[in-house]
Amino acid sequence: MISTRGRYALRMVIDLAQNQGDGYVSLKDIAERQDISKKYLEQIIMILNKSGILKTARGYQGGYRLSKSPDQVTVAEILKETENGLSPVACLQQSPNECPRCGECITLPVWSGLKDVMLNYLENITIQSIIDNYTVKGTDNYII
Amino acid sequence: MISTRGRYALRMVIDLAQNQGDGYVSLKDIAERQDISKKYLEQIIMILNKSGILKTARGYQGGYRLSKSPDQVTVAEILKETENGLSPVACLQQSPNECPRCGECITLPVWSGLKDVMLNYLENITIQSIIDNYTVKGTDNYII
DNA sequence: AATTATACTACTAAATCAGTAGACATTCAA
DNA sequence: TTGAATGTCTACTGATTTAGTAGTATAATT
Repeated sequence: MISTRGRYALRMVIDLAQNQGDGYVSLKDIAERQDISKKYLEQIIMILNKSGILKTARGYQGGYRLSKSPDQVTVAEILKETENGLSPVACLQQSPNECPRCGECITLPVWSGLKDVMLNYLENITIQSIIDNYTVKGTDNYII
Repeated sequence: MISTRGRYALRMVIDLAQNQGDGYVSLKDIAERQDISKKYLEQIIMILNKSGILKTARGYQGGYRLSKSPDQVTVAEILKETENGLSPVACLQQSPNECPRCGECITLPVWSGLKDVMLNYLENITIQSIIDNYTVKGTDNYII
């Protein structure tokens, strides 16, 4: 299950892409638009900030903007930072696998493959594609 | 992240497939072989039991066995029961989506698609395929 | 100096996780 | 018919995680 950390992080990055123009976007504005606690977003955006996908400016008219173009930012890189690498099991968070039983673990390939399909899917969704391809077809929403 | 509930459930079903022969396997034996608390496994196997993938026999020489052949049981059906439907976000647990904002939610297609790729992957892994040295294409993870 | 903003750390209530514990029900064998 | 072996079910609990809140410090602009 994706936590609010990851979900809010994605919404923030989309909000930045949609609103940054050629300036910086303040957390206050993001928090108001997205209706999420600004204090909570502070912590989440720090994670993104440390991973280098943002540029920041302090002080008056300061805020954040993406350091890359929205079509160069993938959902995978956002969620990997905020959701512990998106590993379905703990032993796949470290590489190499530190689990003493990993050599005999009959279920490991299941989890390893699951991680692969998840990452492969999310690496192919850019922020720009979310903004572009979003369609409303009744309740069946999907990316084309 | 897959919890111990789902992981232990999968290990129990594999253990059943490997040890049931033409009789029943007791939880005591599974717990000993898998080195997991029997009391905890009781609760987990109840979830599987209610979903109908097991047959049970009480009393002397009783225990559990699979109600289908191991090549007819998929990882998806085990994890759907034990991991809340494998929905990456809460609103995808109910169908139709009850979230008041789901019509305007720009991120919903991301999560919906993620659920699809996860389920599609897991629906194609049977218990038998795990036992038969299942390997994941395109990765270096495999059973030794 | 006042204002607008980010940066960082500490704290907390509520929920979830990973079990333990114990009472009860059923079946079979001796 | 009694006892051992098994499953069934509910309640409880310590530890951890989640989803925030709060406060202080720092930086840039007017």
